[in-house]
Amino acid sequence: MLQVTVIKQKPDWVKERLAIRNFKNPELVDEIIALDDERRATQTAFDTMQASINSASKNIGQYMAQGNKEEAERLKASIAGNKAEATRLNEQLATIEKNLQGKLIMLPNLPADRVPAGKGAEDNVVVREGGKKPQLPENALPHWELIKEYNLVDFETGAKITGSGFPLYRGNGAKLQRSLVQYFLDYNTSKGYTEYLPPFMVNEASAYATGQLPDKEGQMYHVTEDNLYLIPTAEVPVTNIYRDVILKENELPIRMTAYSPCFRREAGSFGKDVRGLNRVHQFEKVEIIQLVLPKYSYNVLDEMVHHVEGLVQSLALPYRILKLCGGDMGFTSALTYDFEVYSAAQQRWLEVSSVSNFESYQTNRMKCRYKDADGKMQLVHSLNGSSLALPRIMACLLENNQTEKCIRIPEVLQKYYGSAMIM
RNA sequence: GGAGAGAUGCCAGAGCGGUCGAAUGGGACGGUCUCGAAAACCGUUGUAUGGGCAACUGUACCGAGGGUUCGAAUCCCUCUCUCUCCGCCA
Repeated sequence: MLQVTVIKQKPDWVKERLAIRNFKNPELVDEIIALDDERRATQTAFDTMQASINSASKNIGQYMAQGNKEEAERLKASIAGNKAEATRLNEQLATIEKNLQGKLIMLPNLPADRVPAGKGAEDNVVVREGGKKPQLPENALPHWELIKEYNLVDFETGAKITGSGFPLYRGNGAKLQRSLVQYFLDYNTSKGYTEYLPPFMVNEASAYATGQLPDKEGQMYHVTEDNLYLIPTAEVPVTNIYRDVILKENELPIRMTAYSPCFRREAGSFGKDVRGLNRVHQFEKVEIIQLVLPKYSYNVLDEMVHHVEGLVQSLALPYRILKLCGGDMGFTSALTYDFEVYSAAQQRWLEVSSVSNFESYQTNRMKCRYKDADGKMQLVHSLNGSSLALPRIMACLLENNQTEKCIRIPEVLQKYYGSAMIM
C-alpha cells in the first residue's frame, strides 16, 4: 500500500496519479490525511496519560518496598481516573488505526509517470512486435480442435472430475506441459533466478501482503474450513518468503523463479473468448520474482521484459509487447508490460505474460525492508512476471505449428519433449 | 487424530510480579595493535510510533489475542506455530 507520509506530502499529486487509472474515490486521500492527524493527536494524548501511570506505578512500588502502605494506597486511588482515560484513549487509537488501515488498503498503487492514461484494453500501447505470423492453410484448426484430434486435452472428463475450466491433460498433451515447465525453469535458472517450489495454498496474511486481498477476494478459491486460499499465481507464496524480513543492502537483488498451478475463479466469463485453453480455472505457470533496490527497479523491469521476450522468441512465436494504460493495470502495479502471442488459427492475440514493477506497494504491506548506507530503513521494490503461462502458449504452439499430418515442436523444446513433432 | 514439551533480541540462551528493552555467550560491524592478517582488548549492535530543527525524549513491542494487577517477559484464559512420542498415511 501507499505510504502515509507520501500521501500527506503530496496529496494533489497522489490524486492526479490516481486519476490516470480512473480511480473513483479520490476523497479517500483526504479521509486518510484527516485520520492520520487524528491518530497522531490520540497517540500523543495516550502516551502522556500512560507515562503518568507508569511513573506512579514506580512510586507505588517504592512505597510498598518501604512499607509505606497508606502512601501507596493514596497514589493508587489518585491514578484510577488516568487509567480509565488511558484505556479509553487506547481503544480510540485502535479504532482509528483500524479505520485508517481499512482506507489505506483501498488505495491502489500509483501509476508511474510513463503510464498512459486510459480506460481499458483499447488504450494500451503497443511497444513492439516480434516474430513472424505463420501462413496457415485454409483448413487450419483452432487449438480446441487440434487438442481433440491429437488427443492432448480432455475437457469433458476434466469437467466430470471437477467442473468446467479444469482441463485434463493426457498423453502427449501432459508431456508437452511438463516439457514447457521444465524448459521455462531451466531458462530462468540459467539467468540467475533461484528455483522454488512453494505451497499452493496461502493464508490470509500472505494474500493480503501481495495485494490479492482485499481487492480480489472473490477471484480466489477459498478453503473456508482452514481459511486458506488456493494461489492465483506463484507470486503470492514466493514474494511472501520475504514478508517481515529486514535485508542487508548487499543481499539485493533477490531473484526467484517458481512453477505452480494457478487457480482462478474468474466468475462470469463465458463465450468464444474462453474456448479451449484460452481461459481456464486451473492452469500451469512459471513465474519470476525480484526484490531490488528502489533505484534499480525500472532497469530491472526492462531487464525482466527482455528476459521474457527472449523466452518467447526462443519458441518462435509471433508476439507483441504492450504497455498497459492506467485503467487496465492491476491494483498493485506501478507499471505493467503485457506479452501477447498471436494465435494464428483464432487470429487473435493471447496474453501469456504480465511483467510489473510494484515499487514499494507490496513491500510496504509486507514490511520487507533494507537498511541504506545511512542506516535508515527503506522499503525494497518488488517486481514479477510470468515466464510463462502455459495454456495459451500451448494453444499458440499447436495452432501456429500445425501441418497436414503433425504438429511441429519448436527446436528448443525438442530435447525436453523428446521428439520434433506431435503425431 | 491422541499424549507431552516449548515459543525471549541476528543466533544460542538466562530471566518466572517492580530497578528488564531485557543477563551472558556467539556472530556481525567499528576501533586499538600489525607491513598485513590472526589473536587480544575497547566500543557498537532493536523495531514501530508520538514530540522536538536537533541533541534528546515519551509510548508500545519478549509467538498472537484477551484477562488479573497500581505494576506482567514473568500469573490466568484462548489461539497459532515448533519439537518429541503414538496412531494414520504418499
